[in-house]
Amino acid sequence: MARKTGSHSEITGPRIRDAALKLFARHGFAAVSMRQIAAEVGVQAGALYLYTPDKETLLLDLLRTHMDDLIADWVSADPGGAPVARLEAFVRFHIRFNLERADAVFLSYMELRNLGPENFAAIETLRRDYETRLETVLSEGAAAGIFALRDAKIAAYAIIAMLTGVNTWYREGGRLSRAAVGDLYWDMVRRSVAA
Amino acid sequence: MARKTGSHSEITGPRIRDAALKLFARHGFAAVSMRQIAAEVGVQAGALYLYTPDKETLLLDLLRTHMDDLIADWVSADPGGAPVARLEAFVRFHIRFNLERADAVFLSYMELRNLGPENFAAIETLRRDYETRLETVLSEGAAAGIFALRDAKIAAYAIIAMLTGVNTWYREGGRLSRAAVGDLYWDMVRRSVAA
DNA sequence: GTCTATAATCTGATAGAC
DNA sequence: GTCTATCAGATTATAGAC
Repeated sequence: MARKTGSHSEITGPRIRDAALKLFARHGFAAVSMRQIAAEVGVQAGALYLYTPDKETLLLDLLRTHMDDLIADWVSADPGGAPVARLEAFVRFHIRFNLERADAVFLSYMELRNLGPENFAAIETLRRDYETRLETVLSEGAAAGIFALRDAKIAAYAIIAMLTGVNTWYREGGRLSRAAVGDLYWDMVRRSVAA
Repeated sequence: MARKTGSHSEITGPRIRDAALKLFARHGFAAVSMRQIAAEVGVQAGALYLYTPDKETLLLDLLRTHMDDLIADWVSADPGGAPVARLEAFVRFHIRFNLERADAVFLSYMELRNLGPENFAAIETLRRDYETRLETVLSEGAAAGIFALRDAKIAAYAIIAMLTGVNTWYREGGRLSRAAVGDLYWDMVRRSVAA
């Protein structure tokens, strides 16, 4: 049966989220109007409210989806087994995942402040979950005498910050391939925690 | 001679910059109105334009002052001499300076996008200057066989990102003192580049 | 499902009184 | 140096036609 003209609910929703992600990352949440998002999608501003109750919820959906994907993808990528192998997998996974979703990563660090307290807390819980997964790998390696750490929690923070920093300078087609970047960072991380 | 009532040019200017820094960091540049800044200072919105030609220039002044101070303070703190001592001094300096100016650090990473192209380029030049100073210490240590590095530029990016990350989790009065944080990070940095 | 029109409010910036 | 008043336009969100 022919679809009613102008009815595109299954594709307009994702297109709104894509446009909002791109514009929020580029200009900042507060600087982007609902009209700009609508124009990017090709609908009128009023139509957006069929897909989100308000602007903040649109941001929350983007952030929650990103954090859920991050954790789910790491759970899939985690090889388990020896702590050294798991740590190397984490380093390469984190760099790759964050480069592939640079806009969402930027939003997750910069626009949390535009969430209400309870939404903020929900995203923070997901971030803590991810950090704790790395911390656990480090702690297990330290307990096995493979890593020498003075503080597994701080080491996890330090490693994640270092890896996420790749997003601030890496440019596709530049001097280094993604694989070369992974090699360089794994070398530094490995030595920083090696026993 | 008695000052004319309501005339406070030497103190209102700094108070405007203080208020703008705090509000921009808390809510984002675009989300803060000139009226909010004025209210925080205790003047009317129109009075702000005696101190800044427009909102973007107010942001630019905050960012440029921050970067100028960062570089000048590191030049003062740099002990010179042995690369290991200089690197340790850099680690402790960067953590201390950034914790003392958390709002300005956050602004410098998040609100560059609200600057016009030429102002953006001016701030980026200052940031590159700071990064290059660390890179030079690393390169000299590598040339002397004291550090083992595969890429001094990437190592500088990695170290700066790791150290700046302290701002995202450190809370005054928490489990660790600032000195203890400096010790932990210096231990990790030292091992990540040691020959 | 999308559109147009609208409500109520806020925006950056300026002019002119004091 | 600060205030009040104001301009011209943008803002989020909703109501109701189609």
